[in-house]
Parts: sequence; structure tokens; C-alpha cells
Amino acid sequence: MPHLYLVDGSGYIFRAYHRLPPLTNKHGEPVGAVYGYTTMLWKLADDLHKADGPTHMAVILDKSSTTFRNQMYDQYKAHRPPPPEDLVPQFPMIRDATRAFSLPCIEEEGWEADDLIASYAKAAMAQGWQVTIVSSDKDLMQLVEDGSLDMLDTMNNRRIGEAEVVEKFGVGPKQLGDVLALMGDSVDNVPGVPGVGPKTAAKLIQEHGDVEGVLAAAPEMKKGKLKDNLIEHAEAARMSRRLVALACDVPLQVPLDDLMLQGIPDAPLRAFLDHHGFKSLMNRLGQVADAPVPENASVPLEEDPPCDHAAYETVVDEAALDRWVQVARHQGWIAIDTETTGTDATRADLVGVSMALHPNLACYVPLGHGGNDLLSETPVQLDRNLALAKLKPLFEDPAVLKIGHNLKYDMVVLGRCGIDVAPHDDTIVMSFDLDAGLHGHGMDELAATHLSHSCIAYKDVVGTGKSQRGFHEIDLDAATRYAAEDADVTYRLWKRFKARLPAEGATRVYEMVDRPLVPVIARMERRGIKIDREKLSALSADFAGQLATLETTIHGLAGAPFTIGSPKQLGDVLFEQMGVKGGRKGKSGVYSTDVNELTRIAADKDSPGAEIAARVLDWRELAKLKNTYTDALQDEINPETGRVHTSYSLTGAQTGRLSSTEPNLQNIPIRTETGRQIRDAFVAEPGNVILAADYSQIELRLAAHMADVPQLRDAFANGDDIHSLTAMELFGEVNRDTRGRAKTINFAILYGISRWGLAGRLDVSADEAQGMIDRYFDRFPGIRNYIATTTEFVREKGFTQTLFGRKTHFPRIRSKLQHERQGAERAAINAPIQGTSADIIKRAMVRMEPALAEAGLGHVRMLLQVHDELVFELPEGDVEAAKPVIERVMATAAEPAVVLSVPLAVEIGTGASWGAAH
DNA sequence: GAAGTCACG
DNA sequence: GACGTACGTGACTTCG
Repeated sequence: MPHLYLVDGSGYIFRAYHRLPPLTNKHGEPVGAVYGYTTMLWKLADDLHKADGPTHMAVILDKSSTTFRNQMYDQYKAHRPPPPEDLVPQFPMIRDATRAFSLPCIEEEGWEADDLIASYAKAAMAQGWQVTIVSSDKDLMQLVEDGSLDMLDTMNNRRIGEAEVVEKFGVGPKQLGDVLALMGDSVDNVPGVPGVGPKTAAKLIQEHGDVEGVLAAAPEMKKGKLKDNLIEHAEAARMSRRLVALACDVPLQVPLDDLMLQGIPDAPLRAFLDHHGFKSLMNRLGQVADAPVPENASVPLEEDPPCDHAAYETVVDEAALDRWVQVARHQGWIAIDTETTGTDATRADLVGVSMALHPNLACYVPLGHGGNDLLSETPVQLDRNLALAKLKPLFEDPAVLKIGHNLKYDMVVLGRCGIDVAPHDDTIVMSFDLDAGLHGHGMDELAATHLSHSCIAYKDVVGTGKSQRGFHEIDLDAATRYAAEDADVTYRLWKRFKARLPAEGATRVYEMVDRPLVPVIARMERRGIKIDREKLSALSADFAGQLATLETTIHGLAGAPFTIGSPKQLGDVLFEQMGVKGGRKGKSGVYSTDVNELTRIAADKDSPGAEIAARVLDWRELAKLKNTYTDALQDEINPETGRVHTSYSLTGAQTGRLSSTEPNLQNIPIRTETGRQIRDAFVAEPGNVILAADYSQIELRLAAHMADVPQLRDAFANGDDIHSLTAMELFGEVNRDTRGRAKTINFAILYGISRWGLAGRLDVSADEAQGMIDRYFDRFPGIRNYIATTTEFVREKGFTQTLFGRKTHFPRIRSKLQHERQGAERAAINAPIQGTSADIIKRAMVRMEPALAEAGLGHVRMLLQVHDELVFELPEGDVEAAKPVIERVMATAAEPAVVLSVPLAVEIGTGASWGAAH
């Protein structure tokens, strides 16, 4: 008897996309879902000759986005997010794959794949055929009929018959449509009846037969929300019933008999596999019948065995390394880690590489141990260049996923060795996207939290203080235990996070924002930025002279020398010895001498401390600039490159922002004229210029969008001055004073305002501040609503989300201490706005290099990111061509995933230095 | 290592 | 009645 297999191609690729590693092929195209799809077809082809196997087969795909259901209900599937960016190019490849297997591919304008599947299935059954639908779509389960139609879920190799449908939904296939209608579907935007989920729906349909039966019985039900909802939403329920019904009478485009399997011709399939570099599949061509398909990367969370340090291998000969490389190639993924002589990736030397293929299947490849008198002799190890030459093709193989913990570091180190690691997954970023705000993301902490494993401490290997040694001085056994464990633990963490990402809704931000950013940041760190050492050193000398003069003056005013840099001593001098009034002590009993306090004293001409306070403020400004910038930055110049290389942390700021360390290049002075001079020391190479592009008021724009404030939206759309508008709304007139206050209030709103905080900033009473806040909320009710909605959400869920789905957790929202709760609340109000802004500039960074390359601007180098600003170095001649590209990429960075109701404005400047570019 | 201060968005 | 007062960072100095 003919047996027709109908493959739900569209449904499959979405699931495959989320469950498989994000592989790319040798052309750099993302092919994770395509690979999964190909292995599935392969699996089906294996059944070809079995008794119950397919005789006819077709793949059904979705073609159009609008169908008859949209005419019925314009909101149908209206809120579906667009498919992930790296999935979109895979859709046409799915068709290529299908053709490579010589299978018919059926898609039709105006119909969903489900309707086509239903129509082909019914037609086949009418002729007495067997039908199997390869899908796990719940709507399709309405078609299941024991004896003639079943479903096959290839991901877990499960057959679905009537019993399985009953088990899952409480009713059989015939009544499933009624249950689905009452439940509704938030993804497809089928409304259903509010308050009715799968359990209630099943119970109602069991009792009353179908939707009409339930609605008819509603007036007789006992009083309650359910009854009210059924009556009130009766029409929605009826429409939902029509929405979930499958059309079974679509005219068949391809006659059933034409779906007969022809066998799989070798050549096109070989060409397809070769094009994508699916080597493991290629190897199996010709032995289809008995070859097991490589398991996919979705690994169940079975308990792993404890880490066994004795099982780790030290790889010191060619054959052993070849073996590891080969197995990695076959498997398709591998965890890696590098050991180096230091912590600065742009300077440290590579000492060894560790790899893990499976729990406890890990090794260490020493490459630079010994060569000093602490080890009696240089241990036997592979020649560094030879080993790197063997690792390079593996680390660059588009069909092998490289997994690392903080892989950015390894990318920088290996990049300096001529190896471009790709494709990749990074467990530190995965952890951050899942659990930001809950805990740190260092490997030791994650191993303790998720694996109940305490990692060998680095300091136990290399020691501390004077006796601390470099990793290259560690004997190979100890080095192997430590290094291989890191790769092993990384592998174990990856399996868990990989499963959690889709389950917890974090795949979107990981795949669209943070994962692709890792190599971009690695390249920025490697490039560094040129610093004019002489300029800095001249500033240092200038500042030193001024500081010496100030010091003499201050000591003279105080009547005796003291340490100006000591807040404790300064407080004593001001408030005890000189008798300044109104000193405020903090909880440690030290007088506050911060900028607010000193400014207050300096402004009071009658105070005995006015003069000294003013001089200390000058001294503080110069001391800060000299110590933190003009002196320190000179020491940060890398002798090899002559440039300064910061390190960005992708997991440092809870909101999703980057942070910058060693040195921090995100807090270079700009607000005072003296400080600004330091920016003039950040320069371009000869023949080049610095270009700085920054988003104008991005957070306020996002607030206007997210809180839906029409006046603010219009003002941004018209290019009006936003603080003047706020001043007009709040105070009825615009002048310097009201505009300044309005600006303060606008920012205060973004940070979760309190009447006391605002009162302090504006120097008004708390009551007056409260009046302004009330007025603000009355003029912009969307803001009040945003704050209420956000705080309700965070109290209930414990986290906030950005427009791209980035979560930030706030465990303190449930603290029993009121001030902790309130602090968490303010941070939660700010997090979606600051975080969305971070998501947007990150997407701009991810897209920048390809966009520049496409425009023939390969010499434009992105160097720095400062939250809402990107800094580039480029040949003078490229400036005019680069500006519109950079502007466009930044302004459209949210799209198409998020469509904003405000424009994003970008301001661009250029000059010989960073200072001149502003 | 904590506290205080101050540089940035 | 105490808490502590605007969000997010990192670096430097002093001091115990």
C-alpha cells in the first residue's frame, strides 16, 4: 500500500535552528538549521526500504505571510517576531537541500503549510493510502487517525497517534480543534478565551463536546470569571475555532502519484554536501543504509560523571594531536581554552591549548613550557609552529563549532598567532544572557553553581606573591590537570546553557546581539588606538607644576602641611581646625568632602573655608587627571604595537552595556576644558583621521518609544529640542533656568526618580520636587504607566527585559529591606532603557564591518565604543564615503527585529584626534 | 580590601 | 523610627 510522508519543512527548520549549534559553512553562511534539516532527510531516507517506510514523499513549506486567516482576523500572527537574522538566508538553502534529495517541494501563495499538508493528507487517505506527517505541530495533530494517519517527530524519534494526542491535550484529534480554539495561541495571536488554558479547555470540551456546546452551556455555569469570560468572549472563541481549523480542500498543485520516491541520485547530493562542507555526511554517501547519522548537538541534561583529572591527556606528539583534531572534525564541536603567560591578551604569549570533546575527554597541548631555570629541563612538547599549523584548520573549520569561556580572550591570543577562530559559542556570554543579575559568570563560580564542582584554583597552580610563577613554568602534569579541566568544565557548562537558552527565551538576544559581537570586540581590542605619548607627558609636566603651586597654597591656608588626597585629613582640617560649619559625617565617621560639599563651601564667601575649598577642588581635578590619565595612559602603551589596547567586558554591566578596563577608555575626560585636552592625545596614524559617531539622546528617544509618549515622539520626529519641550510642558516658559531643570528631570525619570533625590539636584524642597514629578506624569502619562508596568513586572517575574529580550534579574526586589527593594526598583526602571540602548549599539557594531566592506571601505577600522559612541580610524580619503555608511548602520541598527516609533539620530565628527572629532 | 572620590555615558 | 536619597561603570589614593 502506498505510504505518503509529508514533511513540515517550515516547522522543522525553526526548531532545528534553536536546537543546533550555529554552524557556518566555508563561505561564512549560517547553516545550522540546514545541517539539521539535511540530517533529518537523511534519517527519513534510511527508512526508504523498510516495510513501513515511505513510498511517496513531499516537503511542504510556508510561502506567503498572508492567508485567508488574515482576512478573517487582521491580528492573526500579527505579533510574530521576524525570524532570526542568521536563519533568513537558510530558507532558500532548505529548498536546495530538498532538491538535492530529489524531493518535491510544495508551497503555495495564500495557504499555510498546514493547509497544504491537510489537503494532501486527506486526498491520499481518500485513496486508501497510509500517511505520516513529519512534524510536531499541534494544529496538525487534528488530522491524526489511528490506522491511516500518524505523525513523526524526528527530533526525538517519536510517533504520534491518537493516544499521544489524548495524553497531551485530554481529548482526541476530532475534538482537538475545539480545545485549541478555547486555549488560544499567543504566538499565532489566536485570541481564545481569556483565563482558559489547556487544562480548562480540555475539561470544558470533554463535558460539552465542542466550542458551541461550551458557549451554549455558559449561562448555566456557576458564577465566576470563567462564566463571564465565556459569555463576553463568545465571538472570539467562535473566530478562534475557524482560525485553528485546517483547510482540507486546497486544489492539489502536484498530483499524488508524482510524489513517488525516485531514489536519491548521488551527484546533486554530493554537490550540495560539498558546497556546505558537511564532511561527516559526505563520508557516508554510498553507505546510506547502515550509517548512523551523527547525533545532533542537543544533549539531554543527564548527570555527567565527576571531573576525573587522571583521565586528561597531555598531547606531545603529532599522532595524538591528529587524533584529537580528527575526532573534533567528526563530532562537529569542541570546547577550547588557551593558557598564556599573562592576563593581557594583547601582550601575553601562548603557552598551551586545551580541548574537550566530551565530559572527561579532554587534553592539554603544551606549546611554550620551560625555557628557564625553574624547570630542570625544557619538557618534551610539540613544535609550536607545527602544532598551530594543525590546529588552525580545525579552529577555522566552518563545520566545527568552537566553544570557549570568555572566548574573546582566546580569539585575541590566537588571532595574534594567525588563527581566526570561527564559528563559536561563548559560555560566559551564554551565562550572562541567561542569568545577568543573579551571580557572576566566571568559570569557577559557574562550575560551583551549576556543576557542584570546585575548579582547581589558578593560584594553587602558579602560587601567589613573590613565589608566583608564569604558566609556562608549570610542570606538564599540573598544567594538564588545570588546563584540561577548564576545557572540560566549559564543555559541561555549554551543554546546560545550550538547552536553557531557547527554553528561557534568551536565544534571541544571544544570537542577534551578543554572540556575533564577540569576534568584533576581539578585533577592536587587537587594533587598539594610537596615543601621542609626548602630548600626555607634556600635560603631566604642566599638571605637576600647577599641583605643586596649589599644594603650597593649600598648606599655607591650612596653616600646616597635610595629605590633601586624604579625605579624612581634609575633613579634619576643614571642619575641626578651620571651623567650617555644616559638616556631614558618613557612617564611617568621616566628614564628606566630595565635590558637592566643597562647592557649597567655596560658594559661601563668608565661610572660613571658602578659599581652601576652591583650591582643593582645583587640586583634585588636576590630581585626578594626572594620576588616572596623563601618567597612567603612558604606561598602557603596548611596546609591540605602540598603541593602547583596552579590554572590554561583555558581562561587566548588568544592563548589557560593555565595560572597559586596563585601561578604561570609556571614561576619558570631556566635560571640562582641562580634561578635554587628554582626548587630543588619542590620535590617528599619519594620513588617517579619527571619526566619532554618537547617538543623540538615545535613551530619551527609547523612553519616548517604550513609554509611548506622543509629545516626546513628535518632538524627536521633528528634531525639536527635547528639554525645551519638557520645560514648556512643566513650567509654561522656556529659559535657561527652566530648560536646565527640565533636563535634570528628564534624566531623573530614566533613573527612577524620588522626590528627595530630585529635590537635592534642583535645590528645591521635597514637596516642590514632588509637585514637578506629579506635573511631569500628568503631562506624560505614558511615563507613569511605564514605571508602574515595569515595577509590577519585575516584582512578579524577578527580571526586566529589553526590546530585544535581554533579561536583567533583580533578586533584591524581594528583599525584606525596604531600601534594597527600592534600590532594585529604580535600577529596574532604568534597565530596559539602558539595556535596549546597549542592544542597539551592539547590533550596529556587529553590522558595521560587513557594511563597510561591502561599500569598499575595508580600511575603516572601528576602535572604541563608549556606550552611545563609536570611534573609528580611517584614511583621510575615505571620510566622505564612510560617513553615510556609518550613519545608516547606526540609525537602522534596531531594525528589522525592532521597529521604533522615534528616529535614531547620529552625529558624526572627524579630526586629527579624538578631541578634534567632537 | 574597604572607603571615598571622580572620570565617563 | 531608621534607612538614604538617580541608573550603569572602573581607577586611583589613603588607610587600617
